[in-house]
Amino acid sequence: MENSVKTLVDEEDHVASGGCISQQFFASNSAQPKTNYCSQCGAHKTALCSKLSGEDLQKFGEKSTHKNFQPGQMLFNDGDEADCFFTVVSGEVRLSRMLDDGRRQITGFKAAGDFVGLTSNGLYSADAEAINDVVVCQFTVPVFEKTLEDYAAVQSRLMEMMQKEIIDMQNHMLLLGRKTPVEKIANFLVERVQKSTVQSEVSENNNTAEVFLPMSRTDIADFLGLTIETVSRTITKLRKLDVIELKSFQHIVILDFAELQFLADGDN
Amino acid sequence: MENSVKTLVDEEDHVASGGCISQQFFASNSAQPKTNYCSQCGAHKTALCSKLSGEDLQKFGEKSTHKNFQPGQMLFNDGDEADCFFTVVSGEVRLSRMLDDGRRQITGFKAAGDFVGLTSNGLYSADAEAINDVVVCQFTVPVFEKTLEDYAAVQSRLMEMMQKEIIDMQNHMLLLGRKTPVEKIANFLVERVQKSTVQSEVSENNNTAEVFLPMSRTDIADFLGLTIETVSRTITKLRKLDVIELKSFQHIVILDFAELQFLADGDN
DNA sequence: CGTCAAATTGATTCACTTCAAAGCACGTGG
DNA sequence: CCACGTGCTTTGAAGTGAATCAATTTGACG
Repeated sequence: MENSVKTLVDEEDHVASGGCISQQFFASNSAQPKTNYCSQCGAHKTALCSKLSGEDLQKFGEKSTHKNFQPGQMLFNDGDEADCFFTVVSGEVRLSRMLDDGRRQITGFKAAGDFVGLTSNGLYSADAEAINDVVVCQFTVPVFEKTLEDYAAVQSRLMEMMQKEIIDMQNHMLLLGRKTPVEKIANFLVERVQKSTVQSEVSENNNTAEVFLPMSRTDIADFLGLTIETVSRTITKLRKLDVIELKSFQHIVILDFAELQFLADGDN
Repeated sequence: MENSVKTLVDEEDHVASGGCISQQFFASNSAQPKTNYCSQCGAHKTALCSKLSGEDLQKFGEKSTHKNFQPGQMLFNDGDEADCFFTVVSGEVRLSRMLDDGRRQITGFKAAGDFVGLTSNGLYSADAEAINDVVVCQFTVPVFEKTLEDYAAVQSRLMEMMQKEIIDMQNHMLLLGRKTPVEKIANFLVERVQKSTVQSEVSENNNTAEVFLPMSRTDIADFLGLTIETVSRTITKLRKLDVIELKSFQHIVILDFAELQFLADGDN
């Protein structure tokens, strides 16, 4: 409510074609067809636009603008009139719903390629807040709606993404409703490893991996339906079991990935 | 796993046009244009096909078949190869995910008009089981996919429905992760009232309503992330607060809807 | 080196679970 | 018509694990 101040302030917009990838590429390849801007974007592989290429991708990209958010800055607030839809290009965003007394549930962490901005009757249905430095590729609502009609491939991709999101949420509901703290934390870490070969170095062979957690313990607690204390104690428990090791608060080494998966629960 | 025996057994199919609405209508209106079959269907108002009418609706309906399920019968099992997508016409279906040791989380109850059958890589992503006598309107996967391409209105409606589902699930995650038993049960009852003017008689004015619960206490527990005992005790608590009254196990009278909404939690 | 926020650890409480028994509705058969 | 069994719900008693409250440690930064 009160931190809505930070939302949608300044942050001059840039056309997507410009900000999407490193400027060096632009400079050293000025003769390249424009279609390469978006195709080189870190989010493209999994984003809305992943089914587009060539001229289509270029035209689609031109309808969007880039925008930066600082850690803690709101992309939008629950209940705000929706003016834009977003694709996360880099950084990570937390989506959450709050109760009046401040209890919070984080419903998801959104990273590169993820779509953010679902609405109900034109209003955003959750708070969206940057965890670290975030770059988004955004479309205004009217442009986006028009665009969906024109690009069947985008609409079909959006549907795929929503379908995956629903299934992920079903899994998370199982976690929230039925899993123990150890299972929750293990599950969380396993998901972080599986999601990102980006920030976490995986070496499946020798059964180890590294995870970087951009979010705070409070965020993890609010995501898993626990308190910070329980998150902390559970991490300690996993540490004492030699399943993980803490390089720092945010940097976790997984010493026994198989065991972690087992703890996360046979099923999955 | 083991009760997959019951899945997709016999149950001869009928063309949608026939089973969709009461036969009396068909009989007494044989001169009516065929487009009315589906338009009179109890599920049509909110279903996939809600944006279709006239000839389009008729043609769309002809691609589907009807099927009946008995209480406890599986529509499909988690992990099954998906051959059909469903719209619930009548009755109610529970969707759930299970852990190996039997812990279960019901992720949603699906009633008339609701779409069922989300898949991941062509496999169903949950168990779907009839709670009472259920009639569904089903499309085979290939037919459905072809149809989506032909009917933009259906695709757009499906997207709306998925969007609503995601938002509902966000709310449910807040409930699972952060609400107390009383809040959970109150929330559940409020939702049941709001969802169905069908089975529950609402009289907003004098602040009372009636709800019929087709599912068992175990189902409610598995939906809300509680034990049956806690569900039962909490219902008793609400009874002693004179917020509700039990006509029978499945038939609840809400004596003070405003208070129930308050207990479900200020926000919402 | 001191400050401050965040994370961890410790001690205690209590709400929900677990285990156990009783109540209730419904159907079957004598 | 009533005795009896079955399945589901409710109620009771006891145990426990996560929340709460409180203190300490850690790490980042000026």
